[in-house]
Amino acid sequence: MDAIDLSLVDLLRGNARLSYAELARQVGLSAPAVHERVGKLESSGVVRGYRADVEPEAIGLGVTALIGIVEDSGADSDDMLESLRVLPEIESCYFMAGVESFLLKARVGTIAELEQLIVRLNRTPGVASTRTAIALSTKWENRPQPVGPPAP
Amino acid sequence: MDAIDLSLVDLLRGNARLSYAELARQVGLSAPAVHERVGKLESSGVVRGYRADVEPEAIGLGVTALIGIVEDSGADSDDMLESLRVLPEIESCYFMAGVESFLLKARVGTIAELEQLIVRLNRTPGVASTRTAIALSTKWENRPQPVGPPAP
DNA sequence: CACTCTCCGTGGACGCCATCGACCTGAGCC
DNA sequence: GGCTCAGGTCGATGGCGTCCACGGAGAGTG
Repeated sequence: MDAIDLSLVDLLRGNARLSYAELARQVGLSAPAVHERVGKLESSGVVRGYRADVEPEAIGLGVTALIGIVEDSGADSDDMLESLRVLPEIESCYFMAGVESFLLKARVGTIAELEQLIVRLNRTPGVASTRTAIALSTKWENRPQPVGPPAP
Repeated sequence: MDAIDLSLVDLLRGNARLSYAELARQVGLSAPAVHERVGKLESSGVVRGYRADVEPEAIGLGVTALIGIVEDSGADSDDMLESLRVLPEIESCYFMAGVESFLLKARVGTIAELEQLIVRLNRTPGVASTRTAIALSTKWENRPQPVGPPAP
């Protein structure tokens, strides 16, 4: 993981469809060298994949909500995680410090679907309570921040 | 935006580096047809870009936090948004229903940097108070969910 | 110091891919 | 019917991805 790898990662975070030839020009190496480096970044797990960034409304997912989950005392977090993972509406899942063990970001088409999701969550074994906050609008999301060398 | 466009979007959300030839095979069209459709999806804003999905720890961003912001009464939300947009650590920004007008997802390298960020936020004009929750671990994030209209 | 091992990059080759232009076809409309 | 337009296929061509053999720098060792 040297400076060249960092710029490759940075370039690909900005535009994942750049050709190897273009990446090579940007970092001053040959295309095969870049190909090999990117391959290693992928197989070492630094680069987990490449995703199109899609306007959610355009694919019928206009409602975004953040849901905090309080666990039952004595519940098994791993079991609960498996129950959560099955729900496709949950786009992100963080294990948090604080009263609410999990914080979910969910995306659904309608408020009715959100209601159904919340009901399902409250029925999930191990869930003591939920707290839902609705995002009225997304100002921006998953903005890539420029990489820097590790802070001193 | 027909069924073929939806599958293209779906395929690209799963792997943004698929070639047009491969996309064409998957949806049963020719490569130029797919090329034109994807171009239209991009210029109409349905597809906003393509991003490499990178392990944050690998680029020195090991600390994730969610920060709620309560606005001063009478503050101008637009002005505040501009102040927030300048801070590169803020990866996502949602305008919320509830007491906390904004919910930020921030990513920094160390707790010390998080502290600095919070201080800066509290000094920002229009910010009455902040509430920070730290993510101990990310179970998953930005998982693409299959597109809306039930397919065959 | 020379020897060699390894890592990492370069250059060349070859087939596939992106992309452009020309042409085709069906739907909607005078 | 005949026009027009959107959106597709086909064919050509230059560039790209990817495989392979080769070479040079640096570390460790006699």
